[in-house]
Amino acid sequence: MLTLKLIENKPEEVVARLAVKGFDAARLIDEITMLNDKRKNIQAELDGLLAEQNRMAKEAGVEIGRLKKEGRMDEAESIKLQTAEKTNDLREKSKGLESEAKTSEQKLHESLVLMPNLPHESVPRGRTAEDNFMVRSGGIIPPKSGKLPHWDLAARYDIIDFELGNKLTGAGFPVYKGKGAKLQRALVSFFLDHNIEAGYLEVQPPYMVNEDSAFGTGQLPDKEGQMYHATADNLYLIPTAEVPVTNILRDCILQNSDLPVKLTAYTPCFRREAGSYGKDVRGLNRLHQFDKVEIVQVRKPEESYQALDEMVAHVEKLINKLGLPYRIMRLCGGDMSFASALTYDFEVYSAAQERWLEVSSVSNFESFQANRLKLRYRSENKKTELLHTLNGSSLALPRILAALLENNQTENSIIIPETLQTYTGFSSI
RNA sequence: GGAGAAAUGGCCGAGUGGUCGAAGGCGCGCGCCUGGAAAGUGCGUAUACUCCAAAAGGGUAUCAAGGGUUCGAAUCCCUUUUUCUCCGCCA
Repeated sequence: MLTLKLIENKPEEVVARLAVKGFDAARLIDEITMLNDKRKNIQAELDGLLAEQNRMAKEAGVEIGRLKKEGRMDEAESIKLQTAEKTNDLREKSKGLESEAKTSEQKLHESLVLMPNLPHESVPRGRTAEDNFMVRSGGIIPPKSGKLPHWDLAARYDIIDFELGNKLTGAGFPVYKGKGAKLQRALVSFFLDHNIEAGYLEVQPPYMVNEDSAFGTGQLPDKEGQMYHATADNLYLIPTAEVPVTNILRDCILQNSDLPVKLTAYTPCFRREAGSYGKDVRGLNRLHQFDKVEIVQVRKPEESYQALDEMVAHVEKLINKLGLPYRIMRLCGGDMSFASALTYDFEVYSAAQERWLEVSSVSNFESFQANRLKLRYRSENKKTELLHTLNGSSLALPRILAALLENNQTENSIIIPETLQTYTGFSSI
């Protein structure tokens, strides 16, 4: 959520920057300005009325107290009646205004949450993934010849059972078996350990969150259909660890000494992915439940882009250690998420499918999430200021697993990267 | 799930109808004292919205959340949430 201050003080800049995302903000800004003026007027009038009531009650109170002390009960009663009569009108009026103020505030909020985050100035213009800018690439793309796709390998070595998942739950809920299961566990530990080493604090958050949390990170109201919803208790299965982990900081005012906040968490992620079918979602490419290790940072505004670079370098190191061919893309305006100011996507090359698979997305949200979360810190001049939030996957498992299986296959086995072997306890499948 | 008790500022804790944004303490900040530190001592120390060009200052709201009673609510009533104790169930 953008701050009202920004929208009202620099409307031209907001319009210009959002054009990069292909979003026409002009009308929405007018609406927001109008709604906010209305809200202010109502609030000012209401405050005046309430002030008047408070004043009268205070005056009457002093008088009533004095009379009672002197035992002049009748006179006290009559002042009560008089005041009641005088304030009756005011009370009626302020009740009405109060509900008006509430609706106008709600409307303002509804419009405000429609406004996407401003893209950073380095974000390239563009509409689709075609327009993303490749920052750099690394690793060696193996030859395609004789490579089987991971779903065939999974069946051949009996390490991932998609059919069994269908029986238990449905499509998109595979069962990992034997070395497949161990490999999953190894990857989670490998990622977590490296994150901890880089200064992140490991947390184990709940896998279900309440409405407030889903609102806090912006899953609600717009992405309601993406989440599994347990209606009996009104809880949502998390689509990413970002939701519970970032909400840890909701409604917090941090001190200088609390910063920077660096958290990492492993969680399963649950996504309904309604409406996506076909070959792009085959095998591990798109699942309803998958494992991911997430990193989250909370930084002072002036440090956040440096932190973003650190995070990108960190994720790159992990992929390098696994020996996977990769490329880093700076997303164009049209391909970026609603809340992001700057996003780098990591893609690894999948040899048998001959395509790039997105395995991580590292973003700086600047104060966009913090504003909604009310996440602030006390700056040098003692004022509270919004912090910047960043997050990234380090990493999402299924596509890493797919790439590992496909790229490292030999005729009769799959080679486990050396760095992982201490975690798996075996060197090949 | 049943019965009972409770929820107050960063923390502890007082406050059962009035001048209470809230005593006192701890913590924290700034000073004084000291050669320096501790102790002592003085002052300050919530958030959001809003008025004012800004500062100073003012207004409104907030004592778990939402409603109600009252001239007036942290205090009384109702609903919800959470916590604790006992019982039941249970990995």
